Amino acid sequence: MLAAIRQKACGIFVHFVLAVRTHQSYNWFVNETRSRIIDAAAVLIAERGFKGTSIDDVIERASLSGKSHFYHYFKSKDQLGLEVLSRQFEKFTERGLAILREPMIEPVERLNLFIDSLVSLQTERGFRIGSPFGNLASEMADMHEGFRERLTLVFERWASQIQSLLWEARPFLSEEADTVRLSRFIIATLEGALMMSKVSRDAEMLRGIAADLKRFVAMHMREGVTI
Amino acid sequence: MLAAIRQKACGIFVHFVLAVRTHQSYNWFVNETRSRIIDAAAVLIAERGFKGTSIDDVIERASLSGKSHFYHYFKSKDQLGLEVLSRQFEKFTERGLAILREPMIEPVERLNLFIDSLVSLQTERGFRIGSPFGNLASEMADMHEGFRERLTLVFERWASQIQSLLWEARPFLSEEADTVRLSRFIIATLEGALMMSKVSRDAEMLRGIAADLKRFVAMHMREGVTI
DNA sequence: CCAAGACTGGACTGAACGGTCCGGATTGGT
DNA sequence: ACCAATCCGGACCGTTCAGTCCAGTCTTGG
Repeated sequence: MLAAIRQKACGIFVHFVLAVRTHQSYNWFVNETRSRIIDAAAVLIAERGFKGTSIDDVIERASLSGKSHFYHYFKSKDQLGLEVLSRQFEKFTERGLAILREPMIEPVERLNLFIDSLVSLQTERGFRIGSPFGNLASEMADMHEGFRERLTLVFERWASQIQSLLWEARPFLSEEADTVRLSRFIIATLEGALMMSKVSRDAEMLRGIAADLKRFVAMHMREGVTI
Repeated sequence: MLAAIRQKACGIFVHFVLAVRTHQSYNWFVNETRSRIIDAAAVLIAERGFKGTSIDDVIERASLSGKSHFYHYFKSKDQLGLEVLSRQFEKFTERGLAILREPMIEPVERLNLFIDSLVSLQTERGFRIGSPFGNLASEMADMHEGFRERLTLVFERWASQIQSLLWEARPFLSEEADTVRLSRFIIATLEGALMMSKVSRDAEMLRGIAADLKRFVAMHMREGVTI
């Protein structure tokens, strides 16, 4: 049992918890196991798609003992998929979109940095995977209403993050600039670019589209304003 | 047998052929059966994805008798998928991209019409499916080298069609306009927009992105030139 | 210390899938 | 008329998959 716990948790953290927990709930690490499953599944789904990932694959990668171990935490593969999607977007909001909220940088400059960060990430990954959301959307949107709804939320929230950035930048933007439309355009272009870079594996193409996208945003600047 | 042929072919066409073929090859309609399989598979793959389409589904939709009937024409599911992709792109080149080559219309106007035609098509389809190429790309590019290669070709050819249109339009375009980059940008945005409209099923969003894309193209026009 | 609930192990099920095999029908060439 | 090639029908195979079942172990609250 001790060995099992040691396997589940890792490093110094477990020693600390073992020392502290005396009258804690026995299953304080339930959530830790759940997260491990979700993380494992997230990687596999990103690499192979939802249909291409089997429960057994997830079990192996998360070092679970068997089916019942998995089905103790999730009632179905669909539920897992949905939770992976939610978790993926939480992370993306916390980490990926963080730069959009950085208060010390000019809003439009932040947007450019964000675009660049996606380009770098995709380049580092060797142009594989692309966008987890875009992949899941292509694969599942028409098939599974639950995924479609959650993906709608994902794209809406992402768009609203960009909208508030653009709203913040409105002193620099021209009157006619439509922030809602612009935010959607940016996301569509980024998703498309990621998808195409996955196919061509061409760094130049991705950089070119990103550069043009930045120019498109710049086109909405008020006359005379430059960044 | 006659009934079987009548089933395979249709309408007046078969009567014509039956009248004409006397010393023709007995299997002149082999290719007709092949096409029927490819067409059936194309529909199913567009609706459900490649992994989501089983050989049995294809057999049913193409009214084949059984597995061996199918495997007589295709040696594997992968081969079928690849041929579906090629055929799909042929059709797209002939029909979908035809407007890009229309000689009687101004080049940039043609591009706008092309963008609009994709928007209408997707709207008519109830925002399902999206782009067959984008879907296949998301699903298969990382998994299957054959699909990736063929998809690279698809996007390259599509881009080169737009490039030649832009080349034709160069008297109206500014000096700095980079036709290669611009063509890729257009495709990426369109693919992203189609994917997102599949998720949100929002006509307004799709139209907005299309309108912005046209404005982006217009932004490359020479000073003083309007369409 | 015991009962209730949380958790684990592993065998099992039934369906779906891609693909094979082989016997038989149809037909063109000779 | 007969052979070979093409085409068709359907049973069959091995594998994979999501999901179930149950017997067992561990932990905590009472």
